[in-house]
Amino acid sequence: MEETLAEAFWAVTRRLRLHTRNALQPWNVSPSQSRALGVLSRHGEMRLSAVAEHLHIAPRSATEVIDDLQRRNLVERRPDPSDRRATLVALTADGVTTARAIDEARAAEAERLFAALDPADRTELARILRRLRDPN
Amino acid sequence: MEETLAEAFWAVTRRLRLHTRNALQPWNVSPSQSRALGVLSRHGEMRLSAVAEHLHIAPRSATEVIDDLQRRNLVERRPDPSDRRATLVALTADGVTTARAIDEARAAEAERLFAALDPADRTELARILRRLRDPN
DNA sequence: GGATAAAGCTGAGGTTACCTCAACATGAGG
DNA sequence: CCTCATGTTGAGGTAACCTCAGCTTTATCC
Repeated sequence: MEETLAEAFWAVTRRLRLHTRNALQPWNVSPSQSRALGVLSRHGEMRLSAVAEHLHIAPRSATEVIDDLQRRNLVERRPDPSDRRATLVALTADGVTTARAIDEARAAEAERLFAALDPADRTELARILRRLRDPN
Repeated sequence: MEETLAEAFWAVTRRLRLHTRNALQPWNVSPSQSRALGVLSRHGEMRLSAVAEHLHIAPRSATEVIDDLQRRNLVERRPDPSDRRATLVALTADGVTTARAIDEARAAEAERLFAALDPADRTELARILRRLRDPN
């Protein structure tokens, strides 16, 4: 019974991943890059180590993702004025519009998946997921 | 609203992945190896290419996973008597018991996650996931 | 007011789980 | 039988992570 629940979960996750990949294709931005863009878009300028925390990855790995985005002029680094060891990362103008566009595309793709549910089911699903996501 | 649904989904998926990783630890079997064991356990002996299909990976990649499992004496290869190009893959005795034990551990870990739901919610979730997993 | 420890980032180099492409053996159809 | 397709694998590549050591800068503690 639970095995079935977990399996069903993985199956849907897989579909969601494919939809997301689809949504990202036009910008050829990798999933991990898009996650970083999302974090910076939602929370604004922050330290590199903070990006790492948000993405649940090691600081060294965040350096790489940010390198890639910087190479594409989607983010920029500047020294943290309050601590000369740290560097702050923020979206560029290009980064802001790209992040927004990607967000919309992703939402549209997700909508295509969740369109199978009527409003009541969506509410139910949201409630159940909320219960599962926190260890209460 | 859908964005929130997708995000909640990813959050729960992440928890489920951590639980699964936890469950696999005692056997130090990688997730992809455990998936292969699961396929062979559920469907029995099959061609390498069939394993690849079940796992949604390229045949070449299945070769690698099976190599690893063979090195650990969990599976064995034998030539397909009906087609000498093909090789059949099956669990060894060790593989059978390991696959069973892993399956149980994973179910137990999943149970720990889904324990947050009462029976009615589980049924609801199962129904909704079923609706989402097929493109009907 | 140094000496010492800790924090923040990155270069170097590794790992995992995938991939493609080409080679090779075998099977199938005209 | 000759050509074409199929099944597996060697060689080599990539993405997204990782650890560890080194450098600079900040904080702490006699």
